[in-house]
Amino acid sequence: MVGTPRERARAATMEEITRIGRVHLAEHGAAALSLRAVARDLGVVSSAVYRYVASRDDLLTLLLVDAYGELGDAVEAAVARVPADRHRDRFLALGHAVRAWALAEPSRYALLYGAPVPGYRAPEESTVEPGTRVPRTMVRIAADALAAGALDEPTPAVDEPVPAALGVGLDAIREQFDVALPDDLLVRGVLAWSAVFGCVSFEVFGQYGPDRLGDPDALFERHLAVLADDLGLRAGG
Amino acid sequence: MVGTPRERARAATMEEITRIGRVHLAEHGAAALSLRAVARDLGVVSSAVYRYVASRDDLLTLLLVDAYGELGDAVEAAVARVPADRHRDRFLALGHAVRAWALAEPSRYALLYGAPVPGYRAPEESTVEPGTRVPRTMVRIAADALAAGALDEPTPAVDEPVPAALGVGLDAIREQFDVALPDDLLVRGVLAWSAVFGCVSFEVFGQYGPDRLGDPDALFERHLAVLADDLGLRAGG
DNA sequence: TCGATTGCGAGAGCGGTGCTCTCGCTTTCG
DNA sequence: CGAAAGCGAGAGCACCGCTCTCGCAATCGA
Repeated sequence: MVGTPRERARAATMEEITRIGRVHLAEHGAAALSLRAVARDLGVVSSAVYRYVASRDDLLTLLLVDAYGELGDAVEAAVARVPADRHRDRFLALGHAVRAWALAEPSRYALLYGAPVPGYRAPEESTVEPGTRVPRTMVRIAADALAAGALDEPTPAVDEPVPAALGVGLDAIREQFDVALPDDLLVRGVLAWSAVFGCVSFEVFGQYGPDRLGDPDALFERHLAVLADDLGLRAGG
Repeated sequence: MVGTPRERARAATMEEITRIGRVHLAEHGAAALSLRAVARDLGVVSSAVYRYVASRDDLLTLLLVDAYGELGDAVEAAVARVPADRHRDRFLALGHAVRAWALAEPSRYALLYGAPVPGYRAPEESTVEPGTRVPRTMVRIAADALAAGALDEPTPAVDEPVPAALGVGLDAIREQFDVALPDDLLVRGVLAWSAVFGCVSFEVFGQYGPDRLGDPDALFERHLAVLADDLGLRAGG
C-alpha cells in the first residue's frame, strides 16, 4: 500500500489496461489491437484511455515490453532448470522454451518477431534491454561451455579473419553481454540465435504448411541438434 | 490485342491496381494498405475498386502472389547464373538473392515472411505454388550435388532414424519437389531454408540492432558458409 | 438495328478506427 | 479553504472497409 490513493488507482488502471491489451493481442493480433475496444472492456469512454496511454503505439510498446519480459522469464527459468555443467542441454532447453512460448502465444510472439507494425517504431530505450535477454542467455551458454573446456571449437567455415567492421560489432556484443568468445564462435552464436527464431517463426507463421511437416516437435529437435553441433556443444557436457 | 475492348480495359485497370498497391505496400507497409487510398490514386471513388477486387484481403493476396513471384524470379535467376556443377556457389547465390531482394523490398518481404496479417488467411490454392519456389530451388541444389557425388554427407546430429510422422512429412517434400534426399539431409535442407530466412528477417526487421552488427554483409556471408557446411556442400563443387 | 442485358463509376451511408478538444466533477495539496 | 491538478464524458474530425442503389454506357442477341 504505497503512494496516495490517486497514485494507487492510477497504477491499478494501468495494470488493467495492459491486462486487457494482452488479452486482445492474444485473441485478435497486433494490427487488430484497438484502443477503443480496450476502453470498452475497461468500461470507460475511449478518450479516457488517453489519460494513461499516449497513443496506440504507446500501448503497443507496453505490450511489447510485457511480452519480451515473459519470454525472457520463461527462457531463463528453463535454462536454470538444467545443471550448469550440461551446456548442450542448456542450449536445447533454451530452444525448447522459445518454441513453447511462441506456440502458446503466437500473437504476442508475432509482435516481437514478426514484421514490425508499419509506422510503429519501438523506442529503443525501453525495448533493447528486455529484447536482448534471450541472445544474452544463449551467448552465455556458449561462453560457459568454452570456459569449462566443454566446447569443441569447430573449424571455421571461412578461413580469413572477420572484416574490421564486423569485428567492431562483435566486440560490442562481447562487451554488452560480458562474454569472451572468439569471433568464429560468436558468429556461430548469432547464427544459432537467428536460426532458432527462424525455425520457430516458420512454424508459428505457417511457412511449413498446414501439416507442419508431420511432426514439428521432432523436426525442431533435430534442427536444434544441428545448431548445437555447429556451436561445438558436445553431448553430455 | 486480345479480347473485347471491355475486357482489355478491365485487365488494364487490374494491372494498374496492382501497380498502385505495390507502391503503397512498399511505401507504407501491409497494415497501412488502404483500398480507399488505392482508389484515390486510381482517380476513382472507393466503391468502384470493389468491381475489381472483392476485399482488402483480396488485394493483399494479389500483392502476395506478385511478391512471391518476383522473389522467386530473382532467386531462380541468380542460381541459374552460376554453373550447374558449382553446387555450393549455387547455394550461396540463393542466399544472397533472398537477402538482396529482402533488403530492397522490406515491406513486401515483410508481407511474405513477417507475421501474417491478423484476420487474413492466404488462400492456399493461389499462394502455395509461388511460395514454394525458393525452398524447391534450395532442395534441388542439394539433390543435384548429392546426385553428382559432390556432397559430403554430414554425420547425423541425431542417431535415431526420424519418427514415422516426420518421415511422412519428408516424403511429402520429396514427392512435391521431386528430389531424392535421405532424411537427415532433407532435415538439414529445411534448417538451411529456415535459417537463411531467419537471418534475413532478423536483419530486415531490426533484431540485430540499429548498427546491424557493424558489417551485415560479412556476417551473412559467414552464416551462409556455416549452413553450406551443414549441408555438406564442398567448396568449389 | 434496336431492345435487353451487363459492366461500371458515383454517391450515400453504416459502423468502426485513432486522436483532439472542451467541459465539468472530484481529489489533492499548499 | 481555495487553487491546482487529475480524470471521465462527450462531441467532433478524418480516416477506414464495405454495401447498396442509381444512372450511364458499352455490349450482345434477336
